[in-house]
Amino acid sequence: MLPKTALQPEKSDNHRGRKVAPKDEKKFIKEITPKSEDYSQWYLDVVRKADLADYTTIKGCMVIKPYGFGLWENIRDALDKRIKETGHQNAYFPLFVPESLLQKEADHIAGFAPEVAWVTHAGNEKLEERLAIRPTSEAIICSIYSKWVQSYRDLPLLINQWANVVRWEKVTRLFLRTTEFLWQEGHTCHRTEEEAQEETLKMLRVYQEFAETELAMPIIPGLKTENEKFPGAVFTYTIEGLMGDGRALQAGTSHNLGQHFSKMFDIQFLDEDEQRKFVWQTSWGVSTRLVGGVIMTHGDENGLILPPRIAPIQVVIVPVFRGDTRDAVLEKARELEKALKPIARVKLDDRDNVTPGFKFNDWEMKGVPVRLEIGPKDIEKNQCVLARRDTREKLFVPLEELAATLPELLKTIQSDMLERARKFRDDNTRRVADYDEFKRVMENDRGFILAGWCGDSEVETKIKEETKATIRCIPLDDANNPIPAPEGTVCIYTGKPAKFEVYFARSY
RNA sequence: CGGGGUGUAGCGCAGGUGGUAGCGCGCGACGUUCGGGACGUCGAGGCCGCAGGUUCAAGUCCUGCCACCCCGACCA
Repeated sequence: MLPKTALQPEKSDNHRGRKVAPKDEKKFIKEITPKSEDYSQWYLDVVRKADLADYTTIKGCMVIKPYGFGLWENIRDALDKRIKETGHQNAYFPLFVPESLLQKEADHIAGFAPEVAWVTHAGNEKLEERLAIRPTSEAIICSIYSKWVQSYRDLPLLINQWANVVRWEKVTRLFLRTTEFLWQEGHTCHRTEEEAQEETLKMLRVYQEFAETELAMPIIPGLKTENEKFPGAVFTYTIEGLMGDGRALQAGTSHNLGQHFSKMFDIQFLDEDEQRKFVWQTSWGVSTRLVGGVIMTHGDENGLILPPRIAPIQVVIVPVFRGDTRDAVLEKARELEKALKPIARVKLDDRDNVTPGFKFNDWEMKGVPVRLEIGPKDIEKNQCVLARRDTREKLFVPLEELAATLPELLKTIQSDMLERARKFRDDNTRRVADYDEFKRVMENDRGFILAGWCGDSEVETKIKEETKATIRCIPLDDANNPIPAPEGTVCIYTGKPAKFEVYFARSY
């Protein structure tokens, strides 16, 4: 709670020139559209006000600005560490995919054809064969793997790449769906079907742990239905998050590719039993879409709220001074910055041309987890003010305790954010009595609906047509098996015995 | 691919019946300020999306393009 002391900002506005019209005051607040009024606009406002990205002259292509890229770098590094810890190595494959390669796997090309960008010319010369700009790299990577894999001793082949890909989407949204986006894609080859399945699930769980630990984004891991799976996969697993407007976000996918690609691209090895066999493969990826997920999982009316573990700036120091106290306060602030540097990503905002109040708002919009205020009165008392972004609480901390308090506070914020998001997710996960209620919920509250499903793809399509809700996933048990529907559960649509209880939601 | 919207200063916008461009914010200088979006003075900043046309004269009227944004059907 906010302690009542003399240090609290005065409520009077006598220092604010009386020429400020009420209209202008409102405008400041209006810079971020309230979530309740227009969630989509809120999201765009936050991206802009938090300085994460900007539009360009190319449709659907954004600039990721330094602050947004810093966020992505932290996300990337946290995941990259996990990818390496699980035995994978990074490599880099070409941006271009010859048409003949892309076409080898029929489902694959069918799935991506409408959104592939093609290179047809080099200078003024028409190319013999047009080149796709990778929408994903299965084709190009598999064509190379066929050279690399000779023996069972070459397996498993565990490779990841960080790259950009292009998908010419009709509708784009900053971070969530852009024409070009950044991602990582893991591509592995295995000796046995079991091993590939194990890898698929291992990476699914890596994604889940990563999203929950680093992004404070609670996840429902599960299996995709036939309708929703990756073009060319045998199974697709997903991590699904729930956004602030009750829509689900597919935050990452892990595919068991079986032998679909190895057969088409001729990735064979000589096994110990001297038989030539096709490898079993997986692929898995997450993208800059995660940035959008973080915004929509945690943001509030004042803007972005970043989980400390991935925040580019964890602590911003805002010095508060007048002309006569300026030097003393700034000196103390610099001292604090130096002292805190080893324990947190800290930034001193020593801008001279804006007021502390402006800085407070500015950094709140940008979602910095902790603001440290230091002014003459604090220095007198040898203390500072710590303000939490997530709860907007203020704490008074003696300076000698700061080095101990701060890391704890960051941890607390991180775990509170996860818990808050989990509660929101749980509060917005419903069971419904019948299909009418299903429709009502999807129309109004949205969120996840956990409901019985008979397993028929046609039924899934019908539900989608009627409610815009899709099956986000079939949940898994601890052994990663799809959980069969409890005895007596019926399909929400047909009333037939349900095969599974599945998560429905409208999605991004 | 449909539906809608918008292109005028960095951003947000205004510019009835045509007459050579303005407001707010922001930006720069100086001064006063500074514990929740400070104020004053001065100042910089425009091929009015592009191309045609009508006209003595087009930001404004006409035609045709182009681009981007938003909302829907398809996808990470």
